[in-house]
This record gives sequence, structure tokens and C-alpha cells, in this order.
Amino acid sequence: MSQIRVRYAPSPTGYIHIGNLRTALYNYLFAKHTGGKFILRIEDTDQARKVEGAVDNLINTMEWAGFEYDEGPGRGGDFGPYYQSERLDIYKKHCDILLEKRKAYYCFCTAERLTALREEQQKQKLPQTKYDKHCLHLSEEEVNSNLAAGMPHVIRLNVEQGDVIRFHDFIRGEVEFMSELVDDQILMKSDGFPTYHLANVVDDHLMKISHVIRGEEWLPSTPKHVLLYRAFGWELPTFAHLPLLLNADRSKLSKRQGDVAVEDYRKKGYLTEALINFIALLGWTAGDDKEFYYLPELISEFTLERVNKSGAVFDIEKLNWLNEQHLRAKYDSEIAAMLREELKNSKYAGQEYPDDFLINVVKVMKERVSFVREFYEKAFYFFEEPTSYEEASVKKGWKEQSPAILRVFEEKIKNIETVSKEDYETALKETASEMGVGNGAVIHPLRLATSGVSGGPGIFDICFIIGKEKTLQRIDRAISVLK
RNA sequence: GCUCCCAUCGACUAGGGGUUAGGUCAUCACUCUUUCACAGUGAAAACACGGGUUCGAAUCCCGUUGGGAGCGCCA
Repeated sequence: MSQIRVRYAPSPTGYIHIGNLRTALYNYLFAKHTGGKFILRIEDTDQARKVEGAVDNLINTMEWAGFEYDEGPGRGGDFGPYYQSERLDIYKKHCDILLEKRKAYYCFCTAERLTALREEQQKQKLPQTKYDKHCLHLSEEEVNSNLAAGMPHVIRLNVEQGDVIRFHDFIRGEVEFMSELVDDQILMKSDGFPTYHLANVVDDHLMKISHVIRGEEWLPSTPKHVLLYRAFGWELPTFAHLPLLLNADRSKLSKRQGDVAVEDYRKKGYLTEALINFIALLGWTAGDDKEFYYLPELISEFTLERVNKSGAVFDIEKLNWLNEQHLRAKYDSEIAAMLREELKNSKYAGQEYPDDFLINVVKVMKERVSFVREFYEKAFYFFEEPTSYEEASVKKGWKEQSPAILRVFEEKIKNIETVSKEDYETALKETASEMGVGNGAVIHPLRLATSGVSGGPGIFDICFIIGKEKTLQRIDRAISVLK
């Protein structure tokens, strides 16, 4: 049994689509689970779509995700180079082999002719548009003189008719296409760069890729690849076409209907673990009821056999839930450190926050947030004075006698040097009983005064965390504003 | 239009000849909590349709319908 080798072969066109991240993840998981190699190859054969910095971004994302690759840019390997743009001579050489075997031919047709041809075929309502093999019939002399004259040309695959192309897909089983339907695919573009089809097949073979695991959108072009393997006389790798990630309307996941770039999710504050966990479950399950996974667990559980066939809708609600779960699973100190970082980019930047203060905020808020930034968004009152008071809550909880009640409460804590959480509780209960009211008559106004809102952590926690001085200040302010 | 792929609750899925068709998210209710959450309990919620095979079909086969993807000198 030969070594399992898989690759993630993105095209550096800018951002990374979340669907591509899942493809990378499945490749990575499959490699690690089977003890195989995971290779990163950059498919930069389209000069027109080149984007500055895209490769760095790609590598950075791999690192962020924790997908350590065994071979690839910056890491080397025995099958390099791993940039297709640096393998041009290899493609040319292989194209020559095909030319010699008469499996491929030169084509001098202009883009205009091809466009016209396509339009004409569409007008005639032909079942499919494809190249008419015009240049296949050029004589050797014509070809040579055209080449000598420096005429722009491409090289096409010569697809023979009347053939049935069958292959086995690991996920979908036997798939077959009639060769009539396969176009004479361009292998080499007029700029001397190969197309995806050629470069991909040549590299997968040369890099000894055993399993081609990629998105389902590639299934229809797989017959072209099979034909190429045949033309070269190479053994087919195992194909595995992954189900697509879908929008809510079940179309292929795309911009317009939400965020699709991995970066978008990073920026929004999703944890790496949560995003990985989530996309792993989009199209795969271990078969049990487990929903919460870390990457190492995914590695040990993942098998290609358990990947589904049908597309999966990207449901942000479940992602949010997983983010919440992963956030809570962290140590308070770790969350506090993350919070400290996020505060630096918030409107609270520049302020000093002691560790134990942040840890206390984390402790009382962690069951109430899904994202780190919500610690200061939802519980802003730990970071600034409330400047307004929630109207509905004022109406409901702020009574005529509230100021008087709060005055009594203030008196009780004023004399305590260091007020503990329990002291606040005792003071509150004493206030209630002295005033002959229920605890709620103290709690609600106090909550409103200190936080400005009606929900949040326990009121004693709030008072304790903001401290005696601020508690008193805020009560005074509330009384003067609300009367 | 043509080719290929797909089809279990709203979403992700388990189950693959005999199940009260299970779990998770979301939704709703109750409990806990004088707040908001968390948690717990419960509810509602699905085998696209039609034929066949079989004692028996969500499960196997065929068809229909529906959905999707692909049909570039893009990948």
C-alpha cells in the first residue's frame, strides 16, 4: 500500500472562502488520521487574477487554523516547487508529450472566433457548446508555418468521441460521462501558462497525490482529468468530491448572502476552534451524538467514509452556539487575556484594567456572552458610568420611594472600609426589612442605578466589581437624574 | 437547454429491510433565579411523490418531482 498523500491546492485570489477552508480541513484530517502527508500547493497559473499578498494570507490562515502542512511554500519538500508558476517548464514538457502522442493539438483560433462559435451554438440550441475541432484538421505544414510566424496559439486536448468515461468517486460511487459531452479542453494558454486541468493533473501525479479531495463543483470536470491521466498513461488517484456548503436558499455559499471569507469570521470574533468544529460538522459526523470537538479529536475520529453526499446549509446560529461553548470551555485567565487584547481595539482603549478586575468580569459574564467583545458591549457598565437608564425598566422598577430606599442602603455601606460581596447582600437585606419592603424594591433600583439596564450578573457582583466608591457615585447620580 | 450530483424535523444530522424514526442548533413552555443568562425538564417539528421487490420499505430498485453544480485562454 503506497503512502497516502493529499493536497490542498488553492488559487491565491485574495480572501479564503469558508468552503475552501473546509476542503483544507477534510484533507488535513484525512492525512493526519491515516498517517499520510498533507501538502499545500499554490495554483497561481492565472496571471490576470493574481493578488498581491494573497499567498501570505493563505499561509497565515493555515497557521491560524492549525493545519500544519508537511510540504509546501516555506516548508519545502521533495516534490517542489510548490508554486505552479515556478513549474512552467514541467507543464511545457508534458504538453509536448501529449502533442507527440497526438492526444493534444495546437489551436490558433482567436478569442473572437470562439465567442462567435459559442454564440452560434447557443442560437442553434445545441445540447452543449464546445470547440469544433477546427484546428485539429490543420496540416503539419500549416501548423509549422503558423508557429514560425509567431501566431498566438493554445494547446487543446483531443477528446475522442464515442467513449464512456467512468471513474469511481469515494463519496459518490461510480460516475460516468459520455466523451461526446467533453470539450477539447485548453491545456496550455496563449500566455504559456497551463490551465487548471493540465497543471492539476500533472502536479497531482508528480507529487504522488493518492487522494484528490475537493469540492463537488469539480465533479463535472473530472472526466477531463481522467482523460488526461489516460493520455499520459498514469494511474488515477482516488477522487472524493465533497458536498457543497450552501446559502440559506440552498445555492452554493456565496457573498451577497452573508460572509464567506474566513477573515470575516475572524474579524467578527469567532474562535478558531469554534469555526473548525462547525465546518467539520457540515458534511461529516462520527455517527454518535458528540457535537463539541477540538482539532485533535477530529483527527482521530475523521474518516472519508462518513462524509455525506448532500450539500449543507451554513447555519450561523449553530456556529454562534459553538462559539459560546468553546469560549466557556476556556480558563477565565485565558478569556481575560483575550478580553484585554480586544479592549485595546475598543473605545475603552487606553484605560488600565487590573487582572483580577478582568477575571471578575469574565467570571460573572461568561455564561451570558457568545463573543469576547460582548464582555464590554453587554456589560459596558463595568467599563464606564451608565449615562442613561433603560426606560421600560425605570417605569417598572423605579418607584417614588426608591431614592429614600437607596439612601438607606448607601448609609449602610458607607461605613464599611472594604466592602465584600456579602456586605452588599447584608446591607441590602437590612435596608429592605428596615424600610418594610421586599428585597426587590431595593434590588431593582440599585441595579438600574449601577448599570443603567435591567439584566446582567447578580447585583452584588456588579457592586463588588465596580467597587464601593463607584457604587455610591452611581446611586447619587441616579437619584439626581431620576428623582 | 444539456450533463452530472443530491433528497429524513426550519437548519446540521443518526438510522440503511421489522425503531414510539434518535441527537444538536433554532423556536415555544415550565422549573431554578426577585434581573438577564446558564442549567434542567418538556413540547412542537421530518423520511418529497408514485410504482415495484418483500410477509414487511424511511431503508433496496425504477420513475416522477424538486433542488444544486458544471458547461471560459478562471480556478
